[in-house]
Amino acid sequence: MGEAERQGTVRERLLAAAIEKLAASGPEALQARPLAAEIGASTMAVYTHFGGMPQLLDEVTREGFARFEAGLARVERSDDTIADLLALGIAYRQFALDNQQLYRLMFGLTTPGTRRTKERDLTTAGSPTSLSEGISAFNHLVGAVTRAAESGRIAAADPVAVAGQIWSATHGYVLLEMTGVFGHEGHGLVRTLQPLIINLLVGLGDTRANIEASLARVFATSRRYHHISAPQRGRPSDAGTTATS
Amino acid sequence: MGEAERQGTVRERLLAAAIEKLAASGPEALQARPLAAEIGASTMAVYTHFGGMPQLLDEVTREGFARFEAGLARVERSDDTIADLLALGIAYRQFALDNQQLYRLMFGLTTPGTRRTKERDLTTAGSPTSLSEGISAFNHLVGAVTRAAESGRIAAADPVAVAGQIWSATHGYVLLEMTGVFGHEGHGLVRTLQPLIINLLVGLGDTRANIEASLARVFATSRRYHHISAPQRGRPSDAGTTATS
DNA sequence: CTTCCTCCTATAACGATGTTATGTATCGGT
DNA sequence: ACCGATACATAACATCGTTATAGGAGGAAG
Repeated sequence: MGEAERQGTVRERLLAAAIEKLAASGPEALQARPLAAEIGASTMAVYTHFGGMPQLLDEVTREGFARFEAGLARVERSDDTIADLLALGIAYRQFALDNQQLYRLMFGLTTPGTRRTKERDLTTAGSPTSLSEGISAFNHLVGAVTRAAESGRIAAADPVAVAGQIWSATHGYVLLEMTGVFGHEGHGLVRTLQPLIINLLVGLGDTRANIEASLARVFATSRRYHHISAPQRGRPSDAGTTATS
Repeated sequence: MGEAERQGTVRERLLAAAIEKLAASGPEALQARPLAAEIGASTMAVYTHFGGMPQLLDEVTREGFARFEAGLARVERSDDTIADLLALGIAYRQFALDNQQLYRLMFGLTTPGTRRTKERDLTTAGSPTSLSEGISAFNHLVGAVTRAAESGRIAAADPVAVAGQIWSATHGYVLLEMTGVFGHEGHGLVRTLQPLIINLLVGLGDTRANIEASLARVFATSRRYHHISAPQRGRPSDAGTTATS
């Protein structure tokens, strides 16, 4: 393959090659020798610049959270706080699906080759809350929740806790969608994630009509997501066509 | 260490040793040579009985889903359908936290040593929906949702979709809790998972008062979870104090 | 009982991994 | 122009999954 990354320091080229190879061939492909060969260096480059494969992977994780944070920061805020929250969720899912392997690695879910590493602790590894980039990304969500609460749309006495709830829901959905649980089409989005967030927001105090209006506003303003079908007005949960009780 | 599992076929002892070692030392410890040595056999046993490490890991995954299904089947159903749903969620979390490494492996998230395997496809690997045991486990949730809908407590025109929503929320929370996002105490449960499910159920049509009554009923009837603090009445989401594990 | 066949097993080797040791070169500062 | 530090390539080591090969246990048929 073309040994790309002709510019930048050896360290930067190694990191770029690792991220590229991760997305292309999965975590198993993150190996010292092929990576070094790809940039035209020898294996030692991994050790002089990172200290070993585990540290290189930590840097990949850090870079992943930085890109994640950048992706979330790109969603502009409006005067509709719930629409902003929904847009944030869409951006979240978009990043995760566009960078599946990276997303998994970021949350410590994939354990690449390097097993020499001594007991990579599950809790304190390269976890989101232990990385400043991860905290920064989460704070986008906390901020959106805080603004939504201040606007009176939802009740969030503890914005961090509410943000954790939304994060849990989105994170879980995204991972299940990645494993193909909801089918490989876009069904899962309108059938599961969308009603999930809507129902959660209803439970937080907003009305269903207002939420759906905000959701429509998101699709209207940002044509970046026009490939996602618009929501349908109606009752509680979702796609079903039957009448209510 | 003590080469346990003196009874059973070589295949069964290998599988048992693998599950034990996984829980004790993480996925990196699932290696052919140490595993075979643990039961007093040679490395070849892995290949004559499984065909290779990937197939052995697939069997571990299958066994994990079988135990998961058994754990969910153990929750008895009452005439309070929402209480049954909540009990199911508690059992779900309990299994995940009691078998963290196994849980991660089950959902195809961990990629142990074996990288020789040719491109373990993310979507079609040992995923829940591709295993009959996994489908059976998920059906417990679908059934509980269906009964809750039939009882009129929630509106679920599409029980499978609603089950997918609840699954997403619980799955995401559990994984984030496992990585230590919500702190290493039990705070996350009452501060995040409990209000998350409550808010979701409110969005699905039930009233907050009824849900909290059902939750109290769960703690009352099943003393197996008495180490989890009871819910506090009140508004949407909030924090509270909890006990240990 | 003998013979043969089939499975299971142990030993040893092969390729490839992360890592380390060692010697060499290249660069920057004084 | 010298010197120290840093980066580099080569080669070796231990270990991994896997495979080839030969030996042995247990039953079925003669």
